[in-house]
Amino acid sequence: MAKDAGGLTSRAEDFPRWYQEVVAGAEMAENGPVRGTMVIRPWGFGIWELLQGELDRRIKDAGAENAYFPLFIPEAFLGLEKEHVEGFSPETWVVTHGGGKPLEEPVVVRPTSETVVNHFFAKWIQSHRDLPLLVNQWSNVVRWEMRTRLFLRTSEFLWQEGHTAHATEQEATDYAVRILRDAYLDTIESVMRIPTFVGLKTDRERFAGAIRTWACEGMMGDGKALQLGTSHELGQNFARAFDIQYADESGARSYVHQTSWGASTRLIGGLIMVHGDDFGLRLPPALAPSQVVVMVVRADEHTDRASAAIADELRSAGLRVRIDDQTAASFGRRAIDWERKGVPVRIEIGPRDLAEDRAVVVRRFDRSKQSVGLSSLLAEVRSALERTSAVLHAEALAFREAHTTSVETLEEAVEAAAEGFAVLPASEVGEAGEDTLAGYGITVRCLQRADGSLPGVDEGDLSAVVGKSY
RNA sequence: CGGGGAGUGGCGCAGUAGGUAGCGCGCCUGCUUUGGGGGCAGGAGGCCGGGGGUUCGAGUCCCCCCUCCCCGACCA
Repeated sequence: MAKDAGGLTSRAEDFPRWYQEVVAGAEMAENGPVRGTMVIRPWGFGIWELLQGELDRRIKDAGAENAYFPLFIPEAFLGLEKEHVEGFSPETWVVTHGGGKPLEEPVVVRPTSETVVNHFFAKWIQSHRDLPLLVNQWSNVVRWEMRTRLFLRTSEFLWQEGHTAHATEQEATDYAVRILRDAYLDTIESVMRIPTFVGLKTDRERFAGAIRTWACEGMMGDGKALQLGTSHELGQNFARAFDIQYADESGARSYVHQTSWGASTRLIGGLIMVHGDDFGLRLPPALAPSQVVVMVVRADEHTDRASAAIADELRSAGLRVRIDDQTAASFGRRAIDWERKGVPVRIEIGPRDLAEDRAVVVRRFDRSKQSVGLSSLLAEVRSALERTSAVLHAEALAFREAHTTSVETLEEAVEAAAEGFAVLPASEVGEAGEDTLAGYGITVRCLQRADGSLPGVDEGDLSAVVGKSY
């Protein structure tokens, strides 16, 4: 029966349905009352807060400072950069009324903030001494979407968007790549434990208004790709549109070179689809709102006291611990609920264990159980958390490798992309090839060197990673 | 926007010769149980998406409208 695995549809049976059931069953999010909107519940938001903390620290390490720009943007701003407006006009929400009356000038709800940020950059940047200007904001953005899916695509979503201005194109390129690597790639690999392809986007996939887009791409559990973070070089496009000029040492005026980059709550969708299994979510310890749940099997004074003591010990060691003493609910029900939420380690404490000064440690990643002496509990939990982190990455990497095929021709790529990614010489694709692939629902996810590393600007002889995507 | 489907307790659904609205899960109370979705007993909760029509009588038949979901085109 399909419902054997903790009440969820199996991934193999119906992956999209499994995804929705995990999002709902783990109490992460649900649809808002307005089409395409999302309510992020405490468990989902707790994951986001941890992820946000990791990204924020790395962004600050890269020198950017946080700021905040308004939600409402004058409609006229959007039109100032030609490609940008063409790219975003179809997805904007426009406010036409306020205070019960039509607005004299309609206001756009930000789909992204390049325009309003650069309006201010023009004021703030006068001299080469004002550069580089490195600003990040955490915010919501709103876009019209045809079809929405919780976390993966919603009309309103949370993200961070960075905006920078530099004196030279080289500096801008370096910074865009630095963010991609040090903030995004590092967070996705070492915190989220998702194996990641990095590379350059083709012109077709480039951000509206950018000259180059760099991206992190992950493979989901169904073989499809998900873009996990992008970093754009805007060249001088917005600088010209918003007249952002600086005076160099000699007093000559030049337009700045810019970048913008973003990562969103979509990352949570990726987390689910990469690590989840038929029993629900599996969280990497770094992103688990509770890393350990101490389950009281049966309530009495012994188990209550013991579970509190264990929780204290683990907390003192810096772990996020939660006690589940809701013994009015059955044991099985509670075990399944925590499993679905993806808590990495469960400790079960009942009279049987306490009689021997032991506890049962359950690892979520393989659902293995082990009876452990109380004195070595902390060490066992730590080791289980480390194993979790290592295994999640290893399993995801093995899956991606098993579903990535090196091919030589477009025809072979189409065939291989039915199962996952195909990697082929970029020269075999080209713009015409991209059109062909698009006919099969396949896109070029990124261009990279043959060894998988990031290419340089205008570098030839690249490989194209292609596949179906979310 | 094109093609398909659905609106009935919180969730998932059943409900056609039109005749007083049901089931599972969840929820509340009590007892019992608790080592992988417990058991028994009692209980609460519905303008059947909206409006009009046919009829003695409409969840069910007719007309109009609204919303949502799935597949495709757009996208972090």
